[in-house]
Amino acid sequence: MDYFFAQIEERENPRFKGKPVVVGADPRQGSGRGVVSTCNYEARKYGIHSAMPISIAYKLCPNAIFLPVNMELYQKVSENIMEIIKKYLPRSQPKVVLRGSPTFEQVSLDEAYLDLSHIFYDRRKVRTKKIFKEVRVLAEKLKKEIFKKEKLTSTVGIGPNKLIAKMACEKAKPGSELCSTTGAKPNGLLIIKPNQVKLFLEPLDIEDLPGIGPKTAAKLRAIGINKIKELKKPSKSKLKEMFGRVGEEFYEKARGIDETPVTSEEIIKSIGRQITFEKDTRDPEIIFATFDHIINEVYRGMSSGGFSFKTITVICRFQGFETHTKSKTLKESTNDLEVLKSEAKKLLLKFIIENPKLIRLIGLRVKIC
DNA sequence: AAGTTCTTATTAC
DNA sequence: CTAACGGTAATAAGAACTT
Repeated sequence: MDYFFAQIEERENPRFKGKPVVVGADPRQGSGRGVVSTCNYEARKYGIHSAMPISIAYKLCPNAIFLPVNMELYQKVSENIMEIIKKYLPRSQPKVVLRGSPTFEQVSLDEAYLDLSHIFYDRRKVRTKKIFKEVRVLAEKLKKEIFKKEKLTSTVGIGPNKLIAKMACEKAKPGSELCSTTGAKPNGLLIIKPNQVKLFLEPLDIEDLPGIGPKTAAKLRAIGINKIKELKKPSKSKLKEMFGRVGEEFYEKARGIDETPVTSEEIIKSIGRQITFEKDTRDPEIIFATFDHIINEVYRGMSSGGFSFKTITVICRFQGFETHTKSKTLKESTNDLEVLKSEAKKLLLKFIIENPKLIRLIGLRVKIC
Protein backbone atom coordinates (compact mmCIF):
# COMPACT_ATOMS: atom_id res chain seq x y z
CA MET A 1 0.00 0.00 0.00
CA ASP A 2 1.19 3.50 -0.79
CA TYR A 3 2.27 5.57 2.25
CA PHE A 4 -0.23 3.42 4.11
CA PHE A 5 -0.86 5.08 7.49
CA ALA A 6 -0.80 8.59 6.06
CA GLN A 7 -3.00 7.66 3.15
CA ILE A 8 -5.61 6.25 5.49
CA GLU A 9 -5.55 9.50 7.46
CA GLU A 10 -6.06 11.46 4.24
CA ARG A 11 -9.00 9.27 3.41
CA GLU A 12 -10.53 9.77 6.85
CA ASN A 13 -9.99 13.50 6.63
CA PRO A 14 -10.09 14.72 3.03
CA ARG A 15 -9.11 18.26 4.01
CA PHE A 16 -5.60 16.90 4.72
CA LYS A 17 -5.19 16.10 1.04
CA GLY A 18 -2.55 18.16 -0.69
CA LYS A 19 -0.98 19.10 2.63
CA PRO A 20 2.01 17.49 4.33
CA VAL A 21 0.82 14.77 6.72
CA VAL A 22 3.14 13.06 9.20
CA VAL A 23 1.98 10.05 11.22
CA GLY A 24 4.07 9.23 14.26
CA ALA A 25 5.02 10.60 17.64
CA ASP A 26 3.67 13.97 18.72
CA PRO A 27 6.49 16.54 18.33
CA ARG A 28 4.96 18.85 20.92
CA GLN A 29 4.20 16.28 23.57
CA GLY A 30 6.64 15.38 26.33
CA SER A 31 10.22 15.66 25.28
CA GLY A 32 9.31 15.18 21.63
CA ARG A 33 10.87 11.75 21.44
CA GLY A 34 9.83 9.27 18.84
CA VAL A 35 10.03 8.95 15.10
CA VAL A 36 8.04 9.34 11.92
CA SER A 37 6.04 6.23 11.19
CA THR A 38 4.80 7.21 7.75
CA CYS A 39 4.29 10.47 5.90
CA ASN A 40 2.63 11.42 2.67
CA TYR A 41 4.45 12.61 -0.43
CA GLU A 42 3.82 16.28 0.28
CA ALA A 43 5.73 15.86 3.55
CA ARG A 44 8.52 14.03 1.71
CA LYS A 45 9.10 17.16 -0.37
CA TYR A 46 10.42 18.74 2.84
CA GLY A 47 12.86 15.88 3.32
CA ILE A 48 10.73 14.06 5.89
CA HIS A 49 10.78 10.28 5.76
CA SER A 50 9.97 7.15 7.78
CA ALA A 51 12.09 6.48 10.88
CA MET A 52 13.24 10.10 11.05
CA PRO A 53 13.26 11.59 14.55
CA ILE A 54 10.05 13.54 14.92
CA SER A 55 11.99 16.52 16.27
CA ILE A 56 13.76 16.84 12.93
CA ALA A 57 10.57 16.38 10.96
CA TYR A 58 9.10 19.22 12.98
CA LYS A 59 12.04 21.48 12.18
CA LEU A 60 11.80 20.63 8.51
CA CYS A 61 8.10 21.44 8.34
CA PRO A 62 6.48 22.80 11.50
CA ASN A 63 3.27 23.44 9.61
CA ALA A 64 2.79 19.83 8.62
CA ILE A 65 -0.19 17.97 10.06
CA PHE A 66 1.23 15.72 12.78
CA LEU A 67 -1.04 12.81 13.66
CA PRO A 68 -0.74 10.01 16.22
CA VAL A 69 -0.61 6.41 15.09
CA ASN A 70 -4.13 4.97 15.06
CA MET A 71 -3.06 1.35 14.86
CA GLU A 72 -6.52 -0.14 15.44
CA LEU A 73 -7.81 1.64 12.36
CA TYR A 74 -4.85 0.65 10.20
CA GLN A 75 -5.18 -2.93 11.35
CA LYS A 76 -8.82 -3.07 10.35
CA VAL A 77 -8.12 -1.55 6.94
CA SER A 78 -5.24 -3.95 6.49
CA GLU A 79 -7.49 -6.94 7.17
CA ASN A 80 -9.99 -5.75 4.58
CA ILE A 81 -7.28 -5.35 1.97
CA MET A 82 -5.65 -8.69 2.70
CA GLU A 83 -9.01 -10.37 2.19
CA ILE A 84 -9.30 -8.73 -1.20
CA ILE A 85 -5.82 -9.86 -2.23
CA LYS A 86 -6.45 -13.45 -1.17
CA LYS A 87 -9.30 -13.64 -3.63
CA TYR A 88 -6.76 -13.39 -6.44
CA LEU A 89 -5.55 -16.87 -5.72
CA PRO A 90 -7.08 -19.52 -7.98
CA ARG A 91 -10.22 -21.10 -6.57
CA SER A 92 -8.89 -24.59 -7.20
CA GLN A 93 -5.42 -26.08 -7.17
CA PRO A 94 -3.81 -25.76 -10.61
CA LYS A 95 -3.04 -28.93 -12.55
CA VAL A 96 0.70 -28.42 -12.66
CA VAL A 97 2.77 -26.96 -9.89
CA LEU A 98 6.43 -26.67 -10.80
CA ARG A 99 7.74 -24.37 -8.13
CA GLY A 100 5.53 -22.47 -5.76
CA SER A 101 1.99 -23.49 -5.18
CA PRO A 102 -0.40 -20.57 -5.25
CA THR A 103 0.13 -18.89 -1.96
CA PHE A 104 -0.43 -15.67 -0.15
CA GLU A 105 2.12 -14.24 2.27
CA GLN A 106 1.41 -11.23 4.42
CA VAL A 107 4.67 -9.50 5.28
CA SER A 108 3.37 -6.57 7.27
CA LEU A 109 0.20 -4.51 7.65
CA ASP A 110 0.62 -3.07 4.18
CA GLU A 111 2.65 -5.58 2.24
CA ALA A 112 1.94 -9.03 0.85
CA TYR A 113 3.18 -11.48 -1.75
CA LEU A 114 1.01 -13.50 -4.05
CA ASP A 115 2.49 -16.46 -5.89
CA LEU A 116 0.86 -16.47 -9.30
CA SER A 117 3.36 -18.71 -11.05
CA HIS A 118 0.58 -21.18 -11.84
CA ILE A 119 -0.61 -18.77 -14.51
CA PHE A 120 2.54 -19.50 -16.48
CA TYR A 121 2.56 -23.24 -16.13
CA ASP A 122 1.35 -25.79 -18.62
CA ARG A 123 0.52 -23.16 -21.22
CA ARG A 124 3.23 -23.74 -23.80
CA LYS A 125 0.81 -23.03 -26.58
CA VAL A 126 0.05 -19.56 -25.29
CA ARG A 127 2.42 -16.73 -26.22
CA THR A 128 4.42 -15.45 -23.25
CA LYS A 129 3.46 -11.94 -24.22
CA LYS A 130 -0.18 -12.80 -23.89
CA ILE A 131 0.34 -14.34 -20.47
CA PHE A 132 2.10 -11.22 -19.24
CA LYS A 133 -0.76 -9.17 -20.57
CA GLU A 134 -3.09 -11.35 -18.54
CA VAL A 135 -0.97 -10.82 -15.42
CA ARG A 136 -0.97 -7.07 -15.94
CA VAL A 137 -4.75 -7.03 -16.27
CA LEU A 138 -5.02 -9.08 -13.10
CA ALA A 139 -2.79 -6.65 -11.18
CA GLU A 140 -4.74 -3.68 -12.46
CA LYS A 141 -7.97 -5.34 -11.47
CA LEU A 142 -6.61 -5.94 -7.97
CA LYS A 143 -5.49 -2.35 -7.63
CA LYS A 144 -8.85 -1.11 -8.83
CA GLU A 145 -10.76 -3.34 -6.48
CA ILE A 146 -8.73 -2.16 -3.51
CA PHE A 147 -9.31 1.42 -4.57
CA LYS A 148 -12.99 0.91 -5.10
CA LYS A 149 -13.56 -0.79 -1.76
CA GLU A 150 -11.07 1.06 0.43
CA LYS A 151 -10.36 4.27 -1.49
CA LEU A 152 -6.64 3.66 -1.21
CA THR A 153 -3.97 3.38 -3.87
CA SER A 154 -1.40 0.64 -3.97
CA THR A 155 1.68 -0.32 -5.93
CA VAL A 156 2.31 -3.72 -7.44
CA GLY A 157 5.63 -5.23 -8.44
CA ILE A 158 5.79 -8.41 -10.46
CA GLY A 159 8.81 -10.56 -11.10
CA PRO A 160 10.08 -14.13 -11.44
CA ASN A 161 10.69 -14.33 -7.68
CA LYS A 162 10.01 -12.46 -4.45
CA LEU A 163 13.24 -10.48 -4.65
CA ILE A 164 12.50 -9.04 -8.08
CA ALA A 165 8.83 -8.48 -7.30
CA LYS A 166 9.76 -6.51 -4.20
CA MET A 167 12.38 -4.43 -5.97
CA ALA A 168 10.05 -3.81 -8.89
CA CYS A 169 7.49 -2.53 -6.43
CA GLU A 170 9.98 -0.09 -4.92
CA LYS A 171 11.04 1.11 -8.33
CA ALA A 172 7.43 1.64 -9.40
CA LYS A 173 7.11 4.46 -6.89
CA PRO A 174 8.16 8.10 -7.29
CA GLY A 175 11.81 8.92 -6.86
CA SER A 176 12.71 6.37 -9.45
CA GLU A 177 13.52 6.79 -13.12
CA LEU A 178 11.60 3.62 -13.86
CA CYS A 179 8.48 5.02 -12.33
CA SER A 180 5.75 5.42 -14.91
CA THR A 181 3.33 7.45 -12.82
CA THR A 182 3.77 11.16 -13.29
CA GLY A 183 3.59 13.61 -10.45
CA ALA A 184 4.29 12.84 -6.84
CA LYS A 185 1.87 10.01 -6.22
CA PRO A 186 2.77 6.33 -6.41
CA ASN A 187 -0.13 4.09 -7.50
CA GLY A 188 2.36 2.17 -9.62
CA LEU A 189 2.67 -1.13 -11.44
CA LEU A 190 5.92 -2.54 -12.74
CA ILE A 191 6.48 -5.92 -14.32
CA ILE A 192 9.98 -7.30 -14.72
CA LYS A 193 10.06 -10.28 -17.05
CA PRO A 194 12.77 -12.91 -16.62
CA ASN A 195 14.79 -11.65 -19.56
CA GLN A 196 14.69 -8.10 -18.18
CA VAL A 197 16.06 -8.94 -14.74
CA LYS A 198 19.70 -8.30 -15.58
CA LEU A 199 19.03 -4.92 -17.18
CA PHE A 200 16.74 -3.97 -14.32
CA LEU A 201 19.16 -4.86 -11.54
CA GLU A 202 22.55 -3.77 -12.81
CA PRO A 203 22.12 0.01 -12.72
CA LEU A 204 20.47 -0.02 -9.28
CA ASP A 205 22.24 1.08 -6.14
CA ILE A 206 23.50 -1.66 -3.82
CA GLU A 207 21.20 -0.36 -1.07
CA ASP A 208 18.21 -1.10 -3.28
CA LEU A 209 18.97 -4.75 -2.71
CA PRO A 210 16.93 -6.07 0.22
CA GLY A 211 19.34 -7.12 2.94
CA ILE A 212 21.89 -4.43 2.16
CA GLY A 213 21.38 -1.66 4.68
CA PRO A 214 23.53 1.38 5.54
CA LYS A 215 26.29 -0.60 7.29
CA THR A 216 26.81 -3.14 4.55
CA ALA A 217 26.55 -0.47 1.88
CA ALA A 218 29.26 1.60 3.55
CA LYS A 219 31.63 -1.36 3.58
CA LEU A 220 30.95 -2.08 -0.07
CA ARG A 221 31.33 1.56 -1.10
CA ALA A 222 34.68 1.61 0.69
CA ILE A 223 35.95 -0.90 -1.85
CA GLY A 224 34.41 0.91 -4.80
CA ILE A 225 31.19 -1.07 -5.11
CA ASN A 226 28.17 1.21 -5.54
CA LYS A 227 25.96 -0.38 -8.15
CA ILE A 228 24.57 -3.89 -8.34
CA LYS A 229 26.59 -4.40 -11.50
CA GLU A 230 29.75 -3.85 -9.47
CA LEU A 231 28.48 -6.16 -6.75
CA LYS A 232 28.72 -8.97 -9.31
CA LYS A 233 32.51 -8.61 -9.50
CA PRO A 234 33.65 -10.11 -6.18
CA SER A 235 33.59 -13.89 -5.92
CA LYS A 236 31.15 -15.69 -3.69
CA SER A 237 33.94 -16.60 -1.30
CA LYS A 238 35.12 -12.99 -1.15
CA LEU A 239 31.60 -11.88 -0.18
CA LYS A 240 31.36 -14.68 2.33
CA GLU A 241 34.67 -13.61 3.83
CA MET A 242 33.40 -10.02 4.12
CA PHE A 243 29.81 -10.58 5.25
CA GLY A 244 29.46 -14.20 6.27
CA ARG A 245 26.41 -16.19 5.28
CA VAL A 246 24.46 -13.19 4.07
CA GLY A 247 27.38 -12.34 1.78
CA GLU A 248 26.67 -15.50 -0.17
CA GLU A 249 23.09 -14.36 -0.50
CA PHE A 250 24.25 -11.03 -1.91
CA TYR A 251 26.06 -12.96 -4.62
CA GLU A 252 22.83 -14.67 -5.65
CA LYS A 253 20.63 -11.62 -5.23
CA ALA A 254 22.90 -9.45 -7.38
CA ARG A 255 22.16 -11.93 -10.16
CA GLY A 256 18.45 -11.85 -9.53
CA ILE A 257 18.46 -15.30 -8.00
CA ASP A 258 16.05 -15.92 -5.13
CA GLU A 259 14.38 -19.22 -4.41
CA THR A 260 12.64 -18.30 -1.18
CA PRO A 261 9.08 -19.58 -1.38
CA VAL A 262 5.96 -17.55 -0.77
CA THR A 263 4.91 -19.05 2.53
CA SER A 264 1.71 -18.37 4.37
CA GLU A 265 2.43 -19.48 7.91
CA GLU A 266 5.04 -17.62 9.90
CA ILE A 267 6.01 -19.10 13.26
CA ILE A 268 6.52 -16.60 16.05
CA LYS A 269 9.77 -17.28 17.89
CA SER A 270 9.86 -14.49 20.43
CA ILE A 271 7.62 -11.93 22.05
CA GLY A 272 8.82 -8.70 23.59
CA ARG A 273 7.96 -5.18 24.70
CA GLN A 274 10.14 -2.16 25.18
CA ILE A 275 9.45 1.38 26.27
CA THR A 276 11.45 4.57 26.01
CA PHE A 277 10.95 6.93 28.93
CA GLU A 278 9.78 10.50 28.43
CA LYS A 279 13.07 11.53 29.96
CA ASP A 280 16.12 9.51 30.87
CA THR A 281 15.69 8.42 34.48
CA ARG A 282 17.06 6.49 37.41
CA ASP A 283 13.93 6.79 39.49
CA PRO A 284 13.20 3.24 40.71
CA GLU A 285 9.49 4.05 41.05
CA ILE A 286 9.21 4.93 37.38
CA ILE A 287 11.53 2.20 36.21
CA PHE A 288 9.88 -0.64 38.07
CA ALA A 289 6.32 0.51 37.48
CA THR A 290 7.09 0.59 33.77
CA PHE A 291 8.84 -2.75 33.94
CA ASP A 292 5.89 -4.36 35.72
CA HIS A 293 3.69 -3.16 32.91
CA ILE A 294 6.09 -4.57 30.34
CA ILE A 295 6.26 -7.93 32.11
CA ASN A 296 2.48 -8.20 32.20
CA GLU A 297 2.17 -7.32 28.53
CA VAL A 298 4.77 -9.87 27.51
CA TYR A 299 3.13 -12.47 29.68
CA ARG A 300 -0.27 -11.77 28.19
CA GLY A 301 1.06 -11.92 24.64
CA MET A 302 2.74 -15.19 25.38
CA SER A 303 0.07 -17.02 27.34
CA SER A 304 -2.72 -15.87 25.01
CA GLY A 305 -0.94 -17.88 22.33
CA GLY A 306 -0.63 -20.80 24.71
CA PHE A 307 3.17 -20.63 24.72
CA SER A 308 5.83 -21.24 27.32
CA PHE A 309 9.21 -19.56 27.59
CA LYS A 310 12.68 -20.76 28.42
CA THR A 311 14.93 -17.77 27.68
CA ILE A 312 14.37 -14.28 29.08
CA THR A 313 16.21 -11.25 27.72
CA VAL A 314 16.16 -7.82 29.33
CA ILE A 315 17.12 -4.80 27.25
CA CYS A 316 18.46 -1.61 28.75
CA ARG A 317 19.35 1.52 26.82
CA PHE A 318 21.25 4.21 28.67
CA GLN A 319 21.67 7.91 28.14
CA GLY A 320 23.68 8.31 24.97
CA PHE A 321 21.84 5.46 23.24
CA GLU A 322 24.22 2.80 24.50
CA THR A 323 22.17 -0.41 24.47
CA HIS A 324 22.84 -3.68 26.26
CA THR A 325 21.04 -6.96 26.85
CA LYS A 326 21.16 -9.57 29.56
CA SER A 327 19.57 -12.94 29.22
CA LYS A 328 18.87 -16.02 31.26
CA THR A 329 17.93 -19.45 30.02
CA LEU A 330 15.96 -21.57 32.45
CA LYS A 331 16.49 -25.27 33.07
CA GLU A 332 12.96 -26.02 31.97
CA SER A 333 10.44 -24.10 29.92
CA THR A 334 7.59 -22.63 31.93
CA ASN A 335 4.60 -20.32 31.70
CA ASP A 336 4.77 -19.16 35.30
CA LEU A 337 4.27 -15.41 35.63
CA GLU A 338 6.08 -15.33 38.98
CA VAL A 339 9.17 -16.91 37.45
CA LEU A 340 9.10 -14.36 34.65
CA LYS A 341 8.74 -11.52 37.13
CA SER A 342 11.54 -12.57 39.44
CA GLU A 343 14.02 -13.53 36.71
CA ALA A 344 13.36 -10.42 34.65
CA LYS A 345 13.71 -8.14 37.65
CA LYS A 346 16.96 -9.83 38.65
CA LEU A 347 18.40 -9.07 35.23
CA LEU A 348 17.20 -5.47 35.26
CA LEU A 349 18.62 -4.96 38.72
CA LYS A 350 22.04 -6.08 37.52
CA PHE A 351 21.98 -3.32 34.91
CA ILE A 352 21.10 -0.70 37.48
CA ILE A 353 23.80 -1.89 39.86
CA GLU A 354 26.63 -2.13 37.38
CA ASN A 355 25.90 0.99 35.32
CA PRO A 356 25.36 4.38 36.93
CA LYS A 357 24.07 6.13 33.79
CA LEU A 358 20.55 7.44 33.39
CA ILE A 359 18.25 4.95 31.69
CA ARG A 360 16.52 5.77 28.43
CA LEU A 361 14.70 2.54 27.62
CA ILE A 362 13.88 -0.79 29.20
CA GLY A 363 12.53 -3.88 27.52
CA LEU A 364 11.83 -7.55 27.92
CA ARG A 365 11.75 -10.35 25.38
CA VAL A 366 11.07 -14.06 25.82
CA LYS A 367 11.96 -16.84 23.45
CA ILE A 368 8.92 -19.02 23.23
CA CYS A 369 8.58 -22.74 22.88
C1' DA B 1 35.94 -30.78 22.06
C1' DA B 2 31.30 -30.11 21.59
C1' DG B 3 27.18 -28.16 22.85
C1' DT B 4 24.75 -24.18 25.13
C1' DT B 5 24.17 -19.75 26.38
C1' DC B 6 25.07 -14.87 26.13
C1' DT B 7 25.84 -10.61 23.72
C1' DT B 8 26.11 -7.62 19.92
C1' DA B 9 25.29 -6.20 15.15
C1' DT B 10 22.41 -5.64 11.28
C1' DT B 11 18.22 -5.48 8.79
C1' DA B 12 13.20 -4.72 7.77
C1' DC B 13 8.80 -2.70 8.36
C1' DC C 1 28.96 21.86 14.99
C1' DT C 2 26.70 17.80 15.97
C1' DA C 3 22.88 15.59 17.61
C1' DA C 4 18.39 14.43 17.14
C1' DC C 5 16.79 8.41 17.19
C1' DG C 6 10.15 4.03 18.49
C1' DG C 7 8.75 -0.54 18.70
C1' DT C 8 8.74 -5.57 17.16
C1' DA C 9 11.04 -9.31 15.35
C1' DA C 10 14.46 -12.29 12.87
C1' DT C 11 19.00 -13.92 12.07
C1' DA C 12 24.00 -14.35 12.19
C1' DA C 13 28.34 -14.56 14.40
C1' DG C 14 31.58 -14.87 17.88
C1' DA C 15 32.65 -14.97 22.77
C1' DA C 16 31.92 -17.11 27.00
C1' DC C 17 30.58 -20.73 29.60
C1' DT C 18 29.30 -25.92 30.59
C1' DT C 19 29.52 -30.56 30.24
